[in-house]
Amino acid sequence: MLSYTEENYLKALLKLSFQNEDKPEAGTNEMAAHLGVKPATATDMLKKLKEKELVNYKKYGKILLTESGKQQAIEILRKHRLWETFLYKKLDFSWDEVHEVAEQLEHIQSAKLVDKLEEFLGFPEFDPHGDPIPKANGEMPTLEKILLCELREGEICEVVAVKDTSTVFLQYLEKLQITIGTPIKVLERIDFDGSMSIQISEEEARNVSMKFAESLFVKR
Amino acid sequence: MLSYTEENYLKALLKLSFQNEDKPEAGTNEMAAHLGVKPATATDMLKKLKEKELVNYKKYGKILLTESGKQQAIEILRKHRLWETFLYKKLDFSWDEVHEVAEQLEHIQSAKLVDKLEEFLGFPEFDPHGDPIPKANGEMPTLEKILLCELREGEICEVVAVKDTSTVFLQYLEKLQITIGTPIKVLERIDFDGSMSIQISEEEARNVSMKFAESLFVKR
DNA sequence: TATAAAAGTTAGACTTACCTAACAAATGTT
DNA sequence: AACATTTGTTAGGTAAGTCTAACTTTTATA
Repeated sequence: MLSYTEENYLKALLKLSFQNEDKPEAGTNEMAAHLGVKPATATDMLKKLKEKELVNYKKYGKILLTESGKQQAIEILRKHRLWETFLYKKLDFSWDEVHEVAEQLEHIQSAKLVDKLEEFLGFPEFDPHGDPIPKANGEMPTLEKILLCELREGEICEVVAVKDTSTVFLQYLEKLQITIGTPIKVLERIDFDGSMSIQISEEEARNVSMKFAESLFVKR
Repeated sequence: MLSYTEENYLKALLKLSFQNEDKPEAGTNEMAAHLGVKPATATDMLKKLKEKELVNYKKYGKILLTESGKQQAIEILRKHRLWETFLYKKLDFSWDEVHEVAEQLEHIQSAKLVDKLEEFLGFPEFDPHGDPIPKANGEMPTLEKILLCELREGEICEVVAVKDTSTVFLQYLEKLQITIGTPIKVLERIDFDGSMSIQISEEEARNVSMKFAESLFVKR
């Protein structure tokens, strides 16, 4: 059985492997920063996780989850995203409030609980941020998605996920009344600064920055 | 903010105060036994809780929750019982499975979560074992209840709570198809050993021990 | 009431997860 | 290729919560 802390390290490693698309390894400093601890602390824990054969790790080398470590990390991610869905769908939590509480709930140990929760929620495939919820067997539903900034003028799309899950961004989206499923039309692209003018649902035109357009996943 | 462990000590103290009806204080050994730690460990923690003014405690003296300690303990109990209700009502957990998971869930920190959960469950007053769920303000719904063994021959009653929440007892009740709300008629009392013959719902007569009759709360 | 038993405390040690400070290895830059 | 910077490790220390073993106080009983 893993401790709360060990679980957090595994999850961080999995997240970093998603983030650094092509190279699934992470560095000690990167890990530490992600978890809010000092690099020395991360080194200690990595040695421990190596002992338990959850990570492949050598002094000064790259850090990589083992198959077993990856499975456990996916299970934690599964719990996290199912709980986020529960909070959002059943308890009326807002987009930006779910994460913090799910961070705690994901550590509850009970296989039955996870499976029953999934059933209760109707086997959702994506969480409130549009991220895929791993199935009990570890498979992840996939979804064709592109960044809003990749669209050409005149194209129409639908919001499917957020790339940035920070509170400020999520609250901004809420203010703009953008949620998963919202239709968006690209009216104009400004080459100068990468910003664009878009139409959200049936609302009037609105300008959004390049940073914004790079943070929202959509499908055509 | 209290640690997971501190919360468990407060909860144990509250539970013991309910158990020892007339005298709401507890002893160090009693505490330790209840929490599955050694008395020395309990002593250490009690000193710490005293520092935080959550318990009144003097060397070799009786242990008592302060007003503040009691409030916090009640809040934990509230969470525990709401989660038990959630597991039982929404996720189809059985009577005897809810406790273990609720032990973990009760430590999740989020005022919003508790209140939303309560609302989601329809403001239940009693948990799956028939125990009262404290309200947000700390008030506990009360319920007139007596032990099955207090009834006279011929009397009719309805199950409202269990006194013993051990797995063996709860599973026995399940086997007998007894749950909260089940009607019971006392057919005969055997003075010799305190056992009694009862009719459960519309089923045929059945003998139950004195121990059994002392573990079930009913109302006339 | 003297003494044995029970209840409770103290001291010292262990583990986990964290830290700081000093050091070592790897990488990047001229 | 030499050196500076970045990255990562080691050593030694802290706090929380636990333990055992030895001790003290309270209580029960002969």
